[in-house]
Amino acid sequence: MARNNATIRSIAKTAGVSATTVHRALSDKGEIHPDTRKRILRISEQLGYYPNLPARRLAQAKTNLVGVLASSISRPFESFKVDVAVRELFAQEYEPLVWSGDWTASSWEGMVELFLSNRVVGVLIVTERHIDEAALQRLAQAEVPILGLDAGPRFPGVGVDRCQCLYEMIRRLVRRGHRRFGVLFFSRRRNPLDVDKLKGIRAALDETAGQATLQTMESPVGDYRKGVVQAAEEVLLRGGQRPTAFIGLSDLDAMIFMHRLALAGMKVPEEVAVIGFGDFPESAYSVPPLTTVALPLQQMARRVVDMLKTMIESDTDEQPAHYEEIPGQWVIRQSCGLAESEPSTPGLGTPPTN
Amino acid sequence: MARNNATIRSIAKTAGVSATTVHRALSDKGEIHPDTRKRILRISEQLGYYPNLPARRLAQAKTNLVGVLASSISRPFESFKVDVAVRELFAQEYEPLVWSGDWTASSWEGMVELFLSNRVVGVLIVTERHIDEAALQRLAQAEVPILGLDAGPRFPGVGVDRCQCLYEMIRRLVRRGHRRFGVLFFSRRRNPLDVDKLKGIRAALDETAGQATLQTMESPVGDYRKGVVQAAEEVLLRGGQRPTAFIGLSDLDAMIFMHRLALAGMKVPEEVAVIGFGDFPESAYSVPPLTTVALPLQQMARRVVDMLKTMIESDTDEQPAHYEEIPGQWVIRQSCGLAESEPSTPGLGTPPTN
DNA sequence: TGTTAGTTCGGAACCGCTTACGGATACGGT
DNA sequence: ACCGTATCCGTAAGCGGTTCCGAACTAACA
Repeated sequence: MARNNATIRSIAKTAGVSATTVHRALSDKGEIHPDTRKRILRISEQLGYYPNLPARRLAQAKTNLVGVLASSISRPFESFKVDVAVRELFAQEYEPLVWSGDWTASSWEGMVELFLSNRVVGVLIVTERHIDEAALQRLAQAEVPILGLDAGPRFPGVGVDRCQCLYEMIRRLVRRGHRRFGVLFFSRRRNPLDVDKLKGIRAALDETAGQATLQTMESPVGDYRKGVVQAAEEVLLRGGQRPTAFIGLSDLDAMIFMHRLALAGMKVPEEVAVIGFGDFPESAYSVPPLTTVALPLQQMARRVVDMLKTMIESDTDEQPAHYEEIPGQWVIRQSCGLAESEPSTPGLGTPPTN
Repeated sequence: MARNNATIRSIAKTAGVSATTVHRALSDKGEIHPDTRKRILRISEQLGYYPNLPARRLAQAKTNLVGVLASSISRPFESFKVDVAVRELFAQEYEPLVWSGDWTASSWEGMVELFLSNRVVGVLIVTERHIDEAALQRLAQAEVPILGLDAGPRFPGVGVDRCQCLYEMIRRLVRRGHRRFGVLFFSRRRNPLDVDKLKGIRAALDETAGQATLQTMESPVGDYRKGVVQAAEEVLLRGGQRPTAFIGLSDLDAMIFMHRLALAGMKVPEEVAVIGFGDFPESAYSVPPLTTVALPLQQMARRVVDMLKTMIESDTDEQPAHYEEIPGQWVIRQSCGLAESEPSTPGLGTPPTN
């Protein structure tokens, strides 16, 4: 068990200086002679020194840890948000502490404990799912700033204007001649962000004075994917009264829906137009390629971490940050039957190569 | 900046005992009177005490931190492995420290620094990608145990016997009458795990005494998904000599391939059979549903964390753990043209519901 | 009554790093 | 010679837990 034995004191000893001087050399700030600095750096290199972060965090009042609150790392879209958030935090000299909750009641306390015990200086919420009030309360009374990355208006931070996005697209589809729209609400997933989308849809439909209608379907099935399939079948059975345009609340909805339509031999977009939300990497390669909304996640992450930084650094952090909405961008592909637009660069950060 | 001020000493003061006693009460071990213990616990509850983990880690020789080395959290399959690994680590009282590398050369040092500075007691590799030798060297000489979760024979740990998996399936397809097979190698991704699969394929084909052949395609394209599409097109152009069975090295390969075939109006599995690997959640809902291999990730994670625990706890950790292989299980769905099997429960841990 | 063992608790040092403060030296100006 | 200033560096005291050692007290035994 040799492990890493090099400490600033062991460096100090071999360099013939004090621990303080070593600290000055390593931390770069403070007055120190350039020559001694160089010499100390060389020695610490030779000794394979890595600073003891626990010790540093203890000595300094504040850590550089930021809690990242996700529902599950492996959720199709959320994993991107986690990825982007983590990279941005690293880029800004913060260290992410990601919590991949399993959303059982008992685990909320675990989340609070993890964050507070590690003395995080802030929390970034990257999920739109509901978060336990008591847990939030506990974080708040520890005076930890809480920001949301596309987590809805419930938290300060940044999000995409879903209402506007859907409003625009439904208007275009109405102009194109669509009169019957369909959308699937997954019962367990009725969250504010989806409600925002619904608002946009209804706003566009209201302008038609009742000519265009919306059929909402609810899925009682526990398995999300099965629910989408079931909803698709329900739509198919409606025959002549079936919607001519299906609105997926996420790309995954839309793709599963399209697959079920394909099994039934229905043509997209000729018989049913389909749109999604989120611009997953796969969406450009679905059959047919999916029309969807790209979120500038990179930019959003930078903005929200900036906000977090100012909240952390300002001692008088009593002025809460606001919730900002930025526009999403439609990527028009074949699934919606509209004229295609230029393929925009995806906003999902660095696209994974596998 | 009130933050969390409660320390064991502040608890000790209000309880009228020493810090040592508070520690004994909170850590549960050590001799302490049940009554004082209860009283201290009640007080610490009232004061909203959360232990200062940095301080604890400093005081104790060892931390409970385990580095999780992933290529990117948001990669379709790897995110599951990260998720499963993280949950298992938590379950075993470890605290995961996940590194989502961007695979640029400069970041390797960042990974080593993160892990070593935080004084991790072990590292779990959950990616099959290549890892910088110098970085591994540095971890090794710090005597940090390194284990792989489905990361190939390069590291001790557990993995799935890909060779055997592919061998079995190709044999079945040959018996079914297939003679021309196709597989896509993505140039940048030539890793040991894929080579293992190739071995299994070749072993099965060798038994046909040259009757069955394999066409390997390489994709020069930078974007992974585009590469698959391009390979699919290449296959289609071969006309009569085209493969009758396509082997996807991952489910994503297979699905993108199938989508491209669908665009060209080709029938799966009638004209081309397709198989994948990994059993992504989406794979059951592709068109047609995909035949693939399910990995018992949950079980694998438990095993590998167990191995890690024994390595950490044994002071004489000089006996290295071995690389163990366990069998994967084929989930036969429509895409391969074989008789379907019972849908098995997916091995991907808790499937995400969105 | 003296000895022993067991139970319950406190004192003090320490983990590795940070920081406030002061000392030492050199140099300039008066 | 005196003082002020700037530069470079060391001393010592913490941060909040943990751990070793021993003290005080009780109970049981010879």
